Amino acid sequence: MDSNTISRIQATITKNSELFEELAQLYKLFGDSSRIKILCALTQSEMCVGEISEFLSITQSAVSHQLRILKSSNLVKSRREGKNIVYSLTDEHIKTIIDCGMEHITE
Amino acid sequence: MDSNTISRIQATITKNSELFEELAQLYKLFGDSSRIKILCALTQSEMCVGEISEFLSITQSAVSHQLRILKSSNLVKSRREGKNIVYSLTDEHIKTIIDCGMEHITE
DNA sequence: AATACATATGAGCACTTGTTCATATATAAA
DNA sequence: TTTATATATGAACAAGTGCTCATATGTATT
Repeated sequence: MDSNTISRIQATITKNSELFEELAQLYKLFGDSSRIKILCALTQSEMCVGEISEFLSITQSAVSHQLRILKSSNLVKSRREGKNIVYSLTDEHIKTIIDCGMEHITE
Repeated sequence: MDSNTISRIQATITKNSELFEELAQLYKLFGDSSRIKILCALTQSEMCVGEISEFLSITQSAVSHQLRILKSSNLVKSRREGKNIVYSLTDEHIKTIIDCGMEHITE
């Protein structure tokens, strides 16, 4: 194995270290079944907290906590609509990422 | 918001629950900066443990532990070559997944 | 066979994470 | 202005994670 090749790869990885931190941080968000179910549901339609908490078997509180995480990471956004707060994806990328992983699973 | 739509989405999510568990499990593997650096390096070239542990600032032991996780999840495979054990990706999908996330980050 | 080298493994530990429970906040309805 | 409904938030806790250290295993070299 070429030692120069390794050095070059090493340099690239080291140089972009924070980029990988950020990337890991992003994937961490998809690495929880509750969150990914939420995200996947939101690819289909916007939805309020109550609706989400209905079909995940976790409490409203847990959903709220997860949504806060997703929101502070800019994966979802929210708006008030009467008594409800409606959540939706910020970005089409999110569906792409889910599909990409799905393809690996179901290959 | 259409209540039937929600029911349909709910049914889909509930029905494919283990699929989402599996998907979350997959993304969890990408959700650690050491592991994603390893994976990214391996998209460039196969590599032995010592080489990997050189450019990550973690011990050989830590690398070995991570590689075991990646191997048992079928993301990497290994073969012996003299004194070394050479690791490589099992699958082109892995690069695709990394690129997909990278695109989101660097948009 | 003895030694050196490369990798794997187990135990232990600090740290993080996801949940629940109790409660606060905010809007709607009466 | 009370009361009901929807969501958010903080504290606490069990479970999981990634690392290090010490050591075991396995191969090459002498």
